Amino acid sequence: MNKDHIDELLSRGISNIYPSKEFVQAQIVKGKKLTIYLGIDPTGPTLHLGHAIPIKKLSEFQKAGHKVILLMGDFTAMIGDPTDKGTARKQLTHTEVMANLKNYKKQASALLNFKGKNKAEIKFNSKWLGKMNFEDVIDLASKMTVQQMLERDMFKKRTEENKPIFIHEFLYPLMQAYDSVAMNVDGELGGNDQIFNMLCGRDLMKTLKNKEKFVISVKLLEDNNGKKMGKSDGNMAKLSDNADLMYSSIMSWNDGLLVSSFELCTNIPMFEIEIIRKNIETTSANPRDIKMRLARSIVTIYHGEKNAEEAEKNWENTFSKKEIPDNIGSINAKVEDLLIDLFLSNKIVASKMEFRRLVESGAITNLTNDEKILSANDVAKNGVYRIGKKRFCKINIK
RNA sequence: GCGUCGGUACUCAAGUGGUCAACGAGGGCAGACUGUAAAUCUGCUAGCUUCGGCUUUCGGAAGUUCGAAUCUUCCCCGGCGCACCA
Repeated sequence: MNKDHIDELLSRGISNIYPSKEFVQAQIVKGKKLTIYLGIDPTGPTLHLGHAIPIKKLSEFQKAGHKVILLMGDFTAMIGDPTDKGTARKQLTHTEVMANLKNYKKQASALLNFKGKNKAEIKFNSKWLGKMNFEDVIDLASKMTVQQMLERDMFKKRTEENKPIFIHEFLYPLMQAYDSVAMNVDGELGGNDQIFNMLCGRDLMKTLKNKEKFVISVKLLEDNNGKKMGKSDGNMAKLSDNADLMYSSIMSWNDGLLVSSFELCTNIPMFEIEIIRKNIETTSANPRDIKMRLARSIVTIYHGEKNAEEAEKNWENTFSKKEIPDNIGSINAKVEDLLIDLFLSNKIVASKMEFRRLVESGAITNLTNDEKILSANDVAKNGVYRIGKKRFCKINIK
């Protein structure tokens, strides 16, 4: 592994390395095979591109020959990470958690290699956390002070706002810290929102095993103003999305995210990204075209070159040229069926009220005969309907 | 345990007997403008409706009242203060 390669591994998309970049670098240079893990709490059924960023970094370590572990936080997810949470998170049952992580491996396999030599290993932290008795917990709890916990921003904030902080929330970082000890890893990888939790693990490793666990935090997607892109922004593409959907989600990202998403989500070399950045800043090049390249390279990672190319074509046809997309869902209907009923039963709208509102705002059009739907009681006709900008459906009358 | 303040829609948050399906902000949806961006402007954002209304919703249950998110009682949950600290 040459020096530039190592440098890219330890700098691209990285926000911080503890104790230092040099510390990790020295071990790699010595040729040591490192064991590194990334933990994910299965709090929802799908992984999205935000999760993919640290997973991608983990895969880079795998490709460089290091041993990587994807840790499923099936135990910790039941407690709930208080990071970024204004209130205590609802606790999940183990059944819910297991259902959530069912597809994680499949979704992550576009990035990580789960087969062959040096395959990525999946572990579950319930295996050790679930076995601890109260004495073990007390022992663990004695390693950290209440003040250290209260230093955390969101606990401070909650204290100021007179909102509850439950004791079990204090235990969360300790549990995550214990993961490191149980797996005896050399290092941990995670988003930069996880730094506190990861550093707890570093401290615990030092205390219990006298081992310098390193911590690598990766940057999160954020725009020029430093605003983080989260699930709440709605267009965070899921890894389970098909190529078309993923492509169009990425196209609706804010321009401000462009440079950082090239760095974090694609394999395009850094020197090229630097050129792209200069292009954006200095020329009048249409950022749309740059964004198309972004979308294309990301979709290629998850769906392959061919599907990405097709998704790009579909996107151009549908949104740039305003043509009717050719791969839209169709609904079979009878002659007298009302549009409102068909849309409701096919879950295109959530309620009849939503349909009425859409009609009132002129959002529903029959593209085949170019007629806007003006009444909520219109009978369905053969043809393709567009609902708003993104929703399409085809109706076949039998 | 005592006192006191609080629990409101997806989130935050106003409302302290009728004008409340509930101000405002964020998010979301839609329209205009565009590059399906962003920003901006506008409308919508519980459900059903023959468009007259009707039904469900302000922690839970019961009650007072012609009428309750708003008042009373009990219960559940939380913040703060005091007490307790074997």
